[in-house]
Amino acid sequence: MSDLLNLNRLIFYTTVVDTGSFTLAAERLGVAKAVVSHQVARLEQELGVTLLTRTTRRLHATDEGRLFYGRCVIILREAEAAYAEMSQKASEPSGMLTLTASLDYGAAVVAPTIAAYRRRFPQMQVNVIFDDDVMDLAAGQVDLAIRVGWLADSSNQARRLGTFDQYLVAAPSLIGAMPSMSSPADATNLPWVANAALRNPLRWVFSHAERETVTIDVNCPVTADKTPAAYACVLAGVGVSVFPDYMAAKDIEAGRLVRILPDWSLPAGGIHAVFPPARFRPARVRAFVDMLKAAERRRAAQTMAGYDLAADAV
Amino acid sequence: MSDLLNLNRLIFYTTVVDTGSFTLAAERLGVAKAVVSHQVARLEQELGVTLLTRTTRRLHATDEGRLFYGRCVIILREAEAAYAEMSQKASEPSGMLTLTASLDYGAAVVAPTIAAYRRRFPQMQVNVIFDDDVMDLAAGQVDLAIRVGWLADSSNQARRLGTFDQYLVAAPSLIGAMPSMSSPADATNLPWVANAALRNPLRWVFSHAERETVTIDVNCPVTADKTPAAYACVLAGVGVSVFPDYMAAKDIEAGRLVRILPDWSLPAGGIHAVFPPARFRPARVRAFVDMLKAAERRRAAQTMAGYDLAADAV
DNA sequence: CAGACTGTATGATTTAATTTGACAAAGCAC
DNA sequence: GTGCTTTGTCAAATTAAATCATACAGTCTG
Repeated sequence: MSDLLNLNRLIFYTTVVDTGSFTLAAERLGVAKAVVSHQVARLEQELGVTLLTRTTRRLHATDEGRLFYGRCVIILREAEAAYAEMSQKASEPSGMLTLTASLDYGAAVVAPTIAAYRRRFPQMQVNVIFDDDVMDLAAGQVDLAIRVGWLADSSNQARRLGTFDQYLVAAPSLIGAMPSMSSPADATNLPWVANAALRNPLRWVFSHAERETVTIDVNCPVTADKTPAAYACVLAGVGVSVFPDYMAAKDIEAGRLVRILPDWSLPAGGIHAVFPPARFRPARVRAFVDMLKAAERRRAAQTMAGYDLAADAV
Repeated sequence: MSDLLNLNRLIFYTTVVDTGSFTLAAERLGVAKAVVSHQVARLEQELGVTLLTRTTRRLHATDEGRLFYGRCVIILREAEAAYAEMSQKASEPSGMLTLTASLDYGAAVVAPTIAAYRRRFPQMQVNVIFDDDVMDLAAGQVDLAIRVGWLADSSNQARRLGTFDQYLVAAPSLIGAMPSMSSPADATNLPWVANAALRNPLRWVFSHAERETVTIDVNCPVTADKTPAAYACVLAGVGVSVFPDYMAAKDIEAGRLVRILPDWSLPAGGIHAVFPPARFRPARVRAFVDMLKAAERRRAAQTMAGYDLAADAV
């Protein structure tokens, strides 16, 4: 492409024609008038055409100048429209939001947030992929991934939305048939349901008051390949297992599940929004993440309240 | 100005999208790839929008990027067309050529040149004003003025097309009734026809072989207010007077006029093309002036030949 | 004809663009 | 996995450009 194409000069030229004066043009553009004079002169030089005949007192556009002015106006209008459109897209959500989230967290928190997002921005389309697979964010097919647990790939930008605790739970029917528990070691021989979606479903590290730590390796008569499947097994009284609070909270509150060893805690995980590498985040993403973070904060508060003060639960 | 609108960056961005690579874009644009990277980054910053998601290996335009690209292509196409149109106008005549010339020289030389010009450039319109008045070139209403004689206003640009000599002539019928002339002093009492269009029609400075100079003041029984009128009087045998060679040459050759004191010369004048103050001359003007200069050269050669070698005249 | 104003020219100065060379990440061959 | 190449980016240095601050010549107004 030819280097003889400095489009910025068009702005100077059209302003001169618009105002009918180099001095006024300089004022409107906020520069010294010598700049305007110089820029227009350079433009004429680049074009090889005289656009304006100037006396010190009066300006006349030549035939060519008038013709060129007409084209400049069109070009600049287009350019301004393009810029304005981009700026608008930068400031308010538009188009389609594509995100991915794990199945369990997605069902519990993301789905309700999508509903709220759609109420807030009715023009937005949302494409959500509930899948535990890690997608390639860099391919640009996804605006946002919600990842739960422990981040591996640090090349992408991420924002922490919150944390979650893990609970060892069982159905009440099973609890009755179990000996009472006082230490994690007692849990080793319970009928565990292994969640194959986890990296290490057979080893659990319990800690107590942030001082004492006990690691147990469990035996599992039952294995489920996905978290919801394992969850369903536990609900049905098949055995015990560990689940994030966002999954178990409601059922614990409702009495359908009971926490085992409530004084002992399992490792907490992070809830993150992970973004593809990009300099600026689209407004549609920013808005969604903000809403998700708010939902997460609300959920955390509610879980606490519902657990510590179960009697006060509304 | 520092309005957030640097149109040059659009070129970088579209080239990246076109080639699908920063490196290829840099090659095509003939700059270092760091430049392309930087310019696109600045553009994104100015827009507040991510246009491209880049892995080191693969590029993807975002939704916004694709949209913006579409608009850029339109803008740049328009701009290139505008530049191309101007360049074309700079190189080949178009539109209307407006010029002014004095009546006598216009009739003798300019009119034939206009005919040739129109044959050469049939698409051109020509608006010629035969008038001895000096027009305001700076007003931009005239592309070109042909001025004969001695330039006063030096603020305009001018180009010398040629020179003309002045001849003291009379009709043959009058010559017979006149005493023979050997010195300008002898001409003082001839029946002069004053040409009121001249600045000083009563005083003439004759010179001989570029050494001797004789100034005479003449008395004029007849005065004509315009050059063609005076010429008609002389042709009719009313008296003697001084005319430019381009007027008299044909009639001298044809024997309708005779030079008096052919060994003495009168001040020569210049034939000039005068232009309005402009940086670049339109192609239509350049073409016309070139043709006029050629015509003038031809005329000068012919006059010389016709005069020095009258017998050889074709 | 003075006086204010216009567009331009000039040299100093600041800003932006560009180059250069190096680097981390990503894909590919093995 | 380990080398090897390529790609986009970064940072400091260099170069080009834009800009400013003046001064000046021409010209219209009153």
